[in-house]
Amino acid sequence: MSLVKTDIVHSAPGIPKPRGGPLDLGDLSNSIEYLVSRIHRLIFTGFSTHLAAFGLRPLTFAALTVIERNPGRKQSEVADALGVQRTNFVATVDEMLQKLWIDRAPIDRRSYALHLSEGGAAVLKAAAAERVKVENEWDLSLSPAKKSELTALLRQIIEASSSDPTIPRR
Amino acid sequence: MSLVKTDIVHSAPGIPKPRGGPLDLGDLSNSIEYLVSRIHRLIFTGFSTHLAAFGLRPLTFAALTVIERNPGRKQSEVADALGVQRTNFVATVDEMLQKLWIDRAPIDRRSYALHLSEGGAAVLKAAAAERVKVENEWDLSLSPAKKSELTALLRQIIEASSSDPTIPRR
DNA sequence: TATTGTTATACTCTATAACTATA
DNA sequence: TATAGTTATAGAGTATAACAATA
Repeated sequence: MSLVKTDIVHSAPGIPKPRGGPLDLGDLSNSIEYLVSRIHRLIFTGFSTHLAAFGLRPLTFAALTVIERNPGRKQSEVADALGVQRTNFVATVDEMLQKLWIDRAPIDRRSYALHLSEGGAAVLKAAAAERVKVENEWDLSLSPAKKSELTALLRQIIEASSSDPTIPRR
Repeated sequence: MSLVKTDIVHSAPGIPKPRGGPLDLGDLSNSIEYLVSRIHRLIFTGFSTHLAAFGLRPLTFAALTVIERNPGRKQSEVADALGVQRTNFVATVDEMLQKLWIDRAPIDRRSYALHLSEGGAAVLKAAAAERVKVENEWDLSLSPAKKSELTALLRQIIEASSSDPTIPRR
């Protein structure tokens, strides 16, 4: 296998560094924006592949999780909790309905209450088990302690963004 | 302004929780995949907006940073360092050439060495200053110490992914 | 035979605007 | 007037396949 991966190097900000070896990401190594976006791609190619075995996408997996945990909520509430717009959540709801993973019960004549079906609970359970397996692969590089450190920091950012009106929400 | 944001809650995994208040993200609160993807969207809407004032996109900003730091490298090396595919880097290179932010010098008759132009250095400098300003908004919720904690953890994941052949690279 | 840059193409995700109907 | 769901559409970003020129 000749992947010929050009190594990268993380270093502190400073002066240019022309060389012949691995490339240097420079200030990007300290940029939350860059690191998050890069890891996002990294994770999602792998994570999506695992979920695809269950007919799931990252968003359907997340949606089923939230619906199970918060039965009877409105479509727009679930979308909002997930941080996606109502308008972009419609197709996902349609998909989950079509696959019989959720039910919709009318609240009034313009809104629905979402519930997980037995089938939905089943895929979710199977996929969640798989998710743990996938995350365990990452645990090879991140100890449980560091993982909870990381998730705590990430949650803090999300929580701050929900209350700070100067930070764009989506 | 009536944004009518439905609050969310982060809690430990466990039993369902039907209520009438804020929604619960359940196990998603401990999922690196979910948290990273959500923050990715959050950051990028804001970050992209700030960069757009300079005619930059996140990828062009990152590319200029790497080219400045590693002058004379091949297009494919820069793409690889950034974790994007050669094929998807072409348009970005074209854009940077057209805006006179970089120069291309032939290495042999099939590859080019990339260098930052004066104009490229100028936008990069201006945008980097703006970047610091944007990150300072985040520092409202994340102390400098926590920020470097976070970037260190994120770097660790990226580094592990570059050496672990079982983890998809892009 | 492998590398470098390229084109074409399709698919996903997201953002915006506008519409219907209901409250 | 505001809310809930929907449709249509456009723009990024990314993935795959295939190709030409060169090493």
